[in-house]
Amino acid sequence: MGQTRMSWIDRFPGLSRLPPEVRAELESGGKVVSVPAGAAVFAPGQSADNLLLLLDGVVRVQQRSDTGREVTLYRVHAGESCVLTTACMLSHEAYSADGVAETEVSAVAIPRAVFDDLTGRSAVFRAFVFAAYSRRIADLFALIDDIVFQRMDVRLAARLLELADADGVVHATHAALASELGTAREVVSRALAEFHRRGWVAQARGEVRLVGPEGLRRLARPAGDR
Amino acid sequence: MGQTRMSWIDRFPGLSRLPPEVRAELESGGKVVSVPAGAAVFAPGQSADNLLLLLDGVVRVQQRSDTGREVTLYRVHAGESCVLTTACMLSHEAYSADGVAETEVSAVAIPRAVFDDLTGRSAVFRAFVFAAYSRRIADLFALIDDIVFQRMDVRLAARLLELADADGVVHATHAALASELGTAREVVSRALAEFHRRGWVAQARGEVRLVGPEGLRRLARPAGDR
DNA sequence: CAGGTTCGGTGACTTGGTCACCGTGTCCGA
DNA sequence: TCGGACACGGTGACCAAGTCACCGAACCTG
Repeated sequence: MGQTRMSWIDRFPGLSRLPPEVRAELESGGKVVSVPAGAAVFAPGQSADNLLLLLDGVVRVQQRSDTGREVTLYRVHAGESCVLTTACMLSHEAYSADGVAETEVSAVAIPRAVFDDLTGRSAVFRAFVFAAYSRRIADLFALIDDIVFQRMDVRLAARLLELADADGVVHATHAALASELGTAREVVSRALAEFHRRGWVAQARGEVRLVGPEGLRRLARPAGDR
Repeated sequence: MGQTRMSWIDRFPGLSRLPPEVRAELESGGKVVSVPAGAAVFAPGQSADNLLLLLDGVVRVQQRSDTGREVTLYRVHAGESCVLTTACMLSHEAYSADGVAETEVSAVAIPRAVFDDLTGRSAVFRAFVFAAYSRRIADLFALIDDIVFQRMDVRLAARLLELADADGVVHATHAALASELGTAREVVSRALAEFHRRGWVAQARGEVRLVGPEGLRRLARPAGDR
């Protein structure tokens, strides 16, 4: 403290304009925690007591059904927050989705009391929180739209493009891709077989290499998009 | 004003404990508006400038696709608020869903500035807002769960039970029911035909009469439910 | 390198969504 | 009060997606 070194706060653009005293409270009230890859960050039924601000890593938030199928609702990346959990946290409601660390994760945990106090004291913090909400909610709406109205092959193509690394390789099994999209493995296998037939992807155990991403892109944005 | 008559604020349980000065600000800052049945309360692309608190009537919030299909996301009833719009409102983002007044609606419109001020000043108001959020978000999660994992006949049965009036009659066309569930009219027609065959419903133009609601209820809650 | 496990492929079948089309009831204006 | 437009619902054919059962090959792991 008191030093000139960079605080974690500066990793969040929305928080950079916080007045000094609010900044100080946030810094002293928040605790940096770390979660190993694969661990559960939160689970259904368990009420969260902290707002998490991600410093590093990725958390996948998913919905699980009793039949074993899953859908990925959204991902929280570094510089973002798990806001949706906070609503439930503040109203003491249980959360129905669960969060999994996809990578090693480090985050700042802000206790309920500190969060509530800050939302009261700082307009900048409020703006930060509501902006985060609005982004997530827009995501959820887009997700519902996707699930209800889009064809699976279109959704798969889009997801492949998102998940590909710099070399154009997606490291995921067909089963994992299916759970991303909330569908069955067989459906993914069949769609990938079709993509392969068209020369868009090459397949290996546990990975999909995007060979012709243009084709995927064309499929992923059907009409005239932005 | 100044009278002892009941204020609209008392219709919202979460707001009854507001301190007097906050109450006054809310009362003077909010404006009672009224919307005829069938009118659009908000539409995609248009950014809302007010938080709406419903005094009377029902607003249906739905997602529309370019292919003409629709899904009902949730309904806002008297005593509830359109909170999800406020997030977008505060972060100046456009809304992608649209709201339709299903009945004649009267509501209190709270301008952005007043809303922001109140969330800063009153912990009770904050709790009210976040509780409303949390309920809506839980609804959205449940909706996604439903859409992805439930069979259409189960979803239709549940919806019929929800929409039935005191006499066990649902006043809606097959097309309207389809747009409720985000499916096609033909699918609803087929499911209703099957329900009819089983003696659960009787049909007339524009309405469905629930004759054997026990059957529908059994279908609607597959496993052991509360 | 033996044996279990994970991964992906396949065929048959059910459910859901799309398309095209048609009959009938309802309402509104001539 | 008649006629026509339109809203509503029914149907069959077809395609897309989800389910089920099963299999072989790749991959650990000891």
